[in-house]
Amino acid sequence: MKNFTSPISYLKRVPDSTVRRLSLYLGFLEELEDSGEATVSSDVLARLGGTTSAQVRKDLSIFGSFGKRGLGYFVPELTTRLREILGLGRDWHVAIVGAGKIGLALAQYPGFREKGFHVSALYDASPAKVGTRLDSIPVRDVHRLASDAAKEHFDIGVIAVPADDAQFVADTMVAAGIKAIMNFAPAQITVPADVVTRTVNMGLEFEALSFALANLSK
Amino acid sequence: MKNFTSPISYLKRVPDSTVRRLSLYLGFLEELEDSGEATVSSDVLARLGGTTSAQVRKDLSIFGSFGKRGLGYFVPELTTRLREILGLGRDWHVAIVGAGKIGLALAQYPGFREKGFHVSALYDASPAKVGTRLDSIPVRDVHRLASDAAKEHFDIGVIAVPADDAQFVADTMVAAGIKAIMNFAPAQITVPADVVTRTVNMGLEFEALSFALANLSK
DNA sequence: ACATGTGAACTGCTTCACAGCG
DNA sequence: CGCTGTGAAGCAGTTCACATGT
Repeated sequence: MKNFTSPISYLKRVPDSTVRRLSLYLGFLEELEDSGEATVSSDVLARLGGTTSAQVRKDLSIFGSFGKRGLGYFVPELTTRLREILGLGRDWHVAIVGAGKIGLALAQYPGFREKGFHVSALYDASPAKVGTRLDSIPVRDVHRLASDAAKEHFDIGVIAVPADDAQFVADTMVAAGIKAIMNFAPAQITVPADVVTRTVNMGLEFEALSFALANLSK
Repeated sequence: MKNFTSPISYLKRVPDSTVRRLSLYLGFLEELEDSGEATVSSDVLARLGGTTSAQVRKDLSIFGSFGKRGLGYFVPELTTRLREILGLGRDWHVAIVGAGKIGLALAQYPGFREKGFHVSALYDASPAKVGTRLDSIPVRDVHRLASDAAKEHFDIGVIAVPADDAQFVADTMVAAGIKAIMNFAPAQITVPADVVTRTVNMGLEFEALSFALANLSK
């Protein structure tokens, strides 16, 4: 029906769960492309992603009609579409604050850069770390973040500091004009409405497992 | 109404979102306890957790009536209750497979042990790593996991290996009788219905941010 | 005949609003 | 009077089922 090609305005609200599934589908499509599959049905994608074919079709239908009835979806075409939709066509410039274990692990993870997330800079408050380099990435004083952001643009800020410092770092990022924040600190952060945040709190995930175990008996 | 004290059987299904919020509430309650607050209202917990007071009360009401009308909840009592509900009264024995960055970071993270998650053993397939120790934790050959599990019980298995090895590790864990699996590999894993899994896929989280940025214009 | 795209039905979580009790 | 506990209403996401196009 509607075929969007570029910078996009969708009619329907996009559920968070749909965005996550689209990322999954994209992963499967990339594998299918590598193994030379020409087309794929919603049913196959559903099996791979642990969902239903109706769900796959609904997810895609938010953004347009990409399939051929009786056939399925062309793998290369759908791959391209999903990359566009997810904003993975380009490089995103990422500033990581916190040169501890998580921050460094992320900065070094090759898959991260391959997906288009380019770590431009690492920031830390510790004088021992400031001035060093990790691979080619300089570790700078966190107080320079705002002034640096005026010169080089950062799309995404990553908070990888202890819980008590998380809100301060978030405020600094907001002041620096960053509109998307990934928070790895086990703390709630508050930001203005025009800034997107996601918090990954591993403690919470483990406590959910603990809950499940404690109630297995049911 | 219903006041459960111990190994528990709830009447209502517990939404995943509720479990996550209970973990959050518990965190706030621990802070409130430290600062000597005697009682807390659903409204205060809601503000701290970024939700509504009705949501807080509904979350708690699944498990019983812990509050006093006109007053709120007694902080120490509710703290205890939530720990019970989440299964945090005891130590959980954790086996981590994959002595790479994520596996090691988790094994060394002090907050993890403080919450009752005790890393009993690290496993890896690489001969270079097997036989070494991290702090007091031995790194063992992954092929020993099943036989080790027969001797020392593991409650939770953590998958911290590359995507291609994730399903093999999951199968090994299932064979070893592990009923709860935390998966950090960017891969879907399939397990029997009596095994609980949670997947933390950071790539997906970043792609969700990418999606949000690409559609900020709206 | 086959697989998509989608309105309609359904399910389940959240919000509302108020009765009930301290 | 204040704040909890909870049915009832509202809403969002999922599933159903089928008309539609190839």
